[in-house]
Amino acid sequence: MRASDRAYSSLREDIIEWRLRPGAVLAEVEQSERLGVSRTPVREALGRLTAEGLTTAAGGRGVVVTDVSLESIDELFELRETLEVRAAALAAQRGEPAVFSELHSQLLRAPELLSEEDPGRHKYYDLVGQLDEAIDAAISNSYLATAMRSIRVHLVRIRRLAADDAARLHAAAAEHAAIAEAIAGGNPRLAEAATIVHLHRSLTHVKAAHQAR
Amino acid sequence: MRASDRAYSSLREDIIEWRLRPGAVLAEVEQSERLGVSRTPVREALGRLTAEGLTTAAGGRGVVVTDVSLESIDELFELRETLEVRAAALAAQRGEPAVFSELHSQLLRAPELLSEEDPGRHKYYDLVGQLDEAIDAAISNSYLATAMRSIRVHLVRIRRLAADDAARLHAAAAEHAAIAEAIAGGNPRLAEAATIVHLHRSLTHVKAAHQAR
DNA sequence: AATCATCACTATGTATACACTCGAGCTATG
DNA sequence: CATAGCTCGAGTGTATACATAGTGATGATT
Repeated sequence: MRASDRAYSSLREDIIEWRLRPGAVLAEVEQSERLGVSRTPVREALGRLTAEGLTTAAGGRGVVVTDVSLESIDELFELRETLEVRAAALAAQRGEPAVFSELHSQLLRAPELLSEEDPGRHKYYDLVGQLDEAIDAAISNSYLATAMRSIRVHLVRIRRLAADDAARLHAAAAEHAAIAEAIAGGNPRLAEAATIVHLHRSLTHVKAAHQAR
Repeated sequence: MRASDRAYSSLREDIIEWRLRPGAVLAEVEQSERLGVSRTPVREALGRLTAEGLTTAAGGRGVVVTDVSLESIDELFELRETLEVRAAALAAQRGEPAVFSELHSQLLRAPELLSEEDPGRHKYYDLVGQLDEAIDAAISNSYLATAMRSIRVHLVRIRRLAADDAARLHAAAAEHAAIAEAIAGGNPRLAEAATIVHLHRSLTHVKAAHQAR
């Protein structure tokens, strides 16, 4: 693995996990010493992060971790809804029903995954990730997939902030199941509606958690 | 201006203007000699281009200019429609009517711009660009704006390929005028419809031109 | 004759040294 | 006392030298 990839992954993790808080200044020399690589790969990593919007160049003062404001959350979800509503509709038209049927039944059993001892809820989030991947694959549009991937990074960071409680995760699993069911049924309009409902509730939850801080 | 910015702009121009054809290999040393800078800024420029999708890393063999296939055009327009239809609706809800009213009347006079001696149609494309910027500003959503900017680069490259004829440009101006009018009138549904019509015709025209090659 | 292994070359990946720009803080002057 | 200019410094921007990996060709072997 290339040093620049390791530097990128490491910094990305640190930002997503809130170990590097918004406003934190990432100086090239400082980070290169911390990560044990030279400035060159660190520089490339910072460039990638800035392109993704996780950091912004602060002219001559290094790059700083971007802020997560209420407005930015609203804006992010506006784009997210635009893309995912369309994605759900396209998946309903083009996807393999069997794939989404299987995901649907798995999502209905999601409460089992959440009851287990698993602080990170890894199995649950893996399952949700599988739904995302299945939708990406069903659409088979690299531009659309790239656009959705680029917002998922920000969503993970916000999710960490929201500290999802069990009740919300149970409800979210049911909403995901409804989306999978609509896609499996080949019903674009229903898939759109289920996605709109899910995103609306998700946004409400996230904003409430954000304001609580 | 930084050397890496110049290298980036120069390479981007070369790709968009089809001086660098799809499949062309961009070796770092070769380009650094051609552009008169060292490998470092060239490397950064190539990284940015690859992130945008204008080039792809071809492991060990340098980066190559991405191909423009019929399928990729379809995919690009699918994302474009998703974003711009939503953008038009939001602009109709949030925009200043006066701004779009002015653009509407200017677009109706577009044929004057096209009749002049101007092989590049710069004044015409400037006007269309102003409409794009006005929509971006009206929406005031940086994520959405970024997503739309990222596809415009590819559109310009495709446009060069299409070799727009006067007839198509006259029709396109009228379609743009219709979009501006709908936004000025604060009618989201109409703005969506006008955008769908415009993008459908634009895609048909581009694909015909692409197949002619 | 075909296929596999090896070798050399080429191009990228990384480290480091140097140049330059932008800011902050201090000093001198009105 | 306030403000403008200067100096110093930290940090990025660029160049170059070195390490490394991947690829293509060439030769030998089956």
